[in-house]
Amino acid sequence: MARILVTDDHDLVGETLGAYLEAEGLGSVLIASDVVQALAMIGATGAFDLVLVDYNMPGMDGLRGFSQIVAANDGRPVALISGAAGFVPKMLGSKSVVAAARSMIESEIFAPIALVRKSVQNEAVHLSPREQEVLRGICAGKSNKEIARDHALQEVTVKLHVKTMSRKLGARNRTHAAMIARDRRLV
Amino acid sequence: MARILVTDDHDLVGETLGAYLEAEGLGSVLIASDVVQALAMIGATGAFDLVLVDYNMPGMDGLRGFSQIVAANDGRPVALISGAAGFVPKMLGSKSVVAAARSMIESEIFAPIALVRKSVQNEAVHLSPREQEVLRGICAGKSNKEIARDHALQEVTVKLHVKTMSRKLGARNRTHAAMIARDRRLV
DNA sequence: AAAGAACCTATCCTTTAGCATAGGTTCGGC
DNA sequence: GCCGAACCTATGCTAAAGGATAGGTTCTTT
Repeated sequence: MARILVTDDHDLVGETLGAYLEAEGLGSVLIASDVVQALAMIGATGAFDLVLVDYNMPGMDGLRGFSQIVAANDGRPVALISGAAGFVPKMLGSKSVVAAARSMIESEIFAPIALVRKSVQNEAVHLSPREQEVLRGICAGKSNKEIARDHALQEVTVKLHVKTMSRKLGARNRTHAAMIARDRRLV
Repeated sequence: MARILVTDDHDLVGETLGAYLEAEGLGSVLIASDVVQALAMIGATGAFDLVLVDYNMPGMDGLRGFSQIVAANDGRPVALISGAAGFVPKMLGSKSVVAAARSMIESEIFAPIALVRKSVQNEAVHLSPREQEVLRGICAGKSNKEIARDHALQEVTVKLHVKTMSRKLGARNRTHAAMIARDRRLV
């Protein structure tokens, strides 16, 4: 039974990912919420078979915190979990996280570098083609009028798509929608 | 003299990064613009001492293209270059890229996982504390009125900061500014 | 045939954003 | 003391965004 340490300051993400990995039978998962805590846990219980580290976490200080964890884990694999809000890119499904984790645990000579994206939460949210077009325009900083012109639509139509799309994303306005789209890599 | 392969579909980024690494005396740099070309170059000239791969590149297909390159490079280090638009986070300056590349080339047992961010272009753009506060509010999808309330300001004042800050970033409106900020990791 | 999804447009309205101009303060460096 | 940077506010305006309501088409699935 492999011992896995997940470090993430966002409780929901860490717990969901941890539960997911356990459900897949990879091993027992512990969760740390910052670099200091992670180092303490490694020191207390010895090296883990795999440590997943959130890049955007308190104490990381660029790659410094990561390096400390690598050093502390005594040669066993340490992987970065990158990706701000943690949503699934279409092609990189949840299974690849498990596959990557498994391969890193099993192989003594694990991949030299691996990027694992957070693959937690929703992933639902179906946007129609038009909504995606409009969303791309918004992300480019365009006005509704410009988006309408670009796609041969009326401005009111664009407004409609903006509204419905923002609703689907749970965004309170176009700027918020753009940020959510960027986080979830919907664009 | 180490042989380095940089793969990036964005010519400017690849060439700038390549020139930078050469200037730092790390070795001779070749540039590929997609996965197929990278594999061809590895096949033609043998494994490189270091391969830097852009995650957002044609042919990557998630981690598949990356894995192919790892396999082709015969055990020598392959690093992912991540980060969409490629700007320097404050603490993670250009030198860390060089340091990371150097350590990966020199050490036989290189770091199991490394994340190198594109560290090309501008990095200038000084935002005052207030402008940064406002920018954070915008990125959270807040209205000027809300931002004003949060910081005990008048709405007009917030508007002023939005305008000047957007000018500095070269953004055409708040949404654009938010996206630029996210890309450059200014928030 | 009916239902649903995705699409487009119109009218009317309120709120928000954005821009310009014009003033003011405070603080630190030269 | 002067200057510049960063800060704050006021007035006044136009443009844009956002929302509600009400209609319509096309196409596919059941």
